[in-house]
Amino acid sequence: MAISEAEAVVMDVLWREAPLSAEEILAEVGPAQNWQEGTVKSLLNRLLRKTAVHAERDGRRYLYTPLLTRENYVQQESKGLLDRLFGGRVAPLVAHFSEQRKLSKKDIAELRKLLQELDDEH
Amino acid sequence: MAISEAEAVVMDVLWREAPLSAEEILAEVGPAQNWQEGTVKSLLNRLLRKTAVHAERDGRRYLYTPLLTRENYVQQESKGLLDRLFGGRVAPLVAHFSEQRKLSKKDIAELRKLLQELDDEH
DNA sequence: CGGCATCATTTACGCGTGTAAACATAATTG
DNA sequence: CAATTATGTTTACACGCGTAAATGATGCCG
Repeated sequence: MAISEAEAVVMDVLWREAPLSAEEILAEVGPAQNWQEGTVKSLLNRLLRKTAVHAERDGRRYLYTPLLTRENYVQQESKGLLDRLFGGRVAPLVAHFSEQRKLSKKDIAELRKLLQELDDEH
Repeated sequence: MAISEAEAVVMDVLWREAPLSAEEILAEVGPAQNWQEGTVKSLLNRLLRKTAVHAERDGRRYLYTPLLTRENYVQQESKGLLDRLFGGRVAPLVAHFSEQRKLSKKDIAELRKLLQELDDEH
């Protein structure tokens, strides 16, 4: 089953640093999210059930480690969107943003560089 | 409120052709989706409540027209994903797909052309 | 050892979703 | 006009999600 948005917030913390205890995760995420301890625990348990994280006892508490990688998650999410909206391909998405004038200078520069590099690797 | 995935399937039909009656929408979407009439009716009613479509009486039935445009919807969805996963910018998404070797020849060719055109418009 | 503190696990609850049955209403036809 | 048909509207229900309270278990301290 797919992991939800709130769950992804927890994963984000773990992707930055792991293993972490529930308390440490709360400390990272509580201020921005205004979550209580129980909320984080619930999310962690759902992530456990989905085998997106692994828990390992550390004395009285658990330390959580991601099993699902960020690359994997990003890939799933992005592919889902591309499939639903752009026939599964990247270029049409970029074209869409281009038409909406939503490409920044920086985007354009980076895209140029990227294509250049693709060239270079012969 | 955002429109859901099942609702988007109905919208998709209406974006291709409108106005359409519930029955016509069902005919378009039923085979692929295995939906009953009631399902489509419910989705249409939720879309009405969300003011994503407009209904206009046509004798005994209604004809439905999209109010939300496809461009708008695509924009919202795409921006959502970019914001959540790529710091709101397009280039990092393309970079991600590039790293995962998920850019097709066609994608690359189209991206080239796109950048070329951006150049040309001075 | 028994009670408090510390974690984790379970249960809860309102809300949206996917899916559809039940019900209402209005037109059609015998 | 009454029964049937065609539509639309309301209600339902299980499930995941966001959020958290209630409960359970475990180790520490006096």
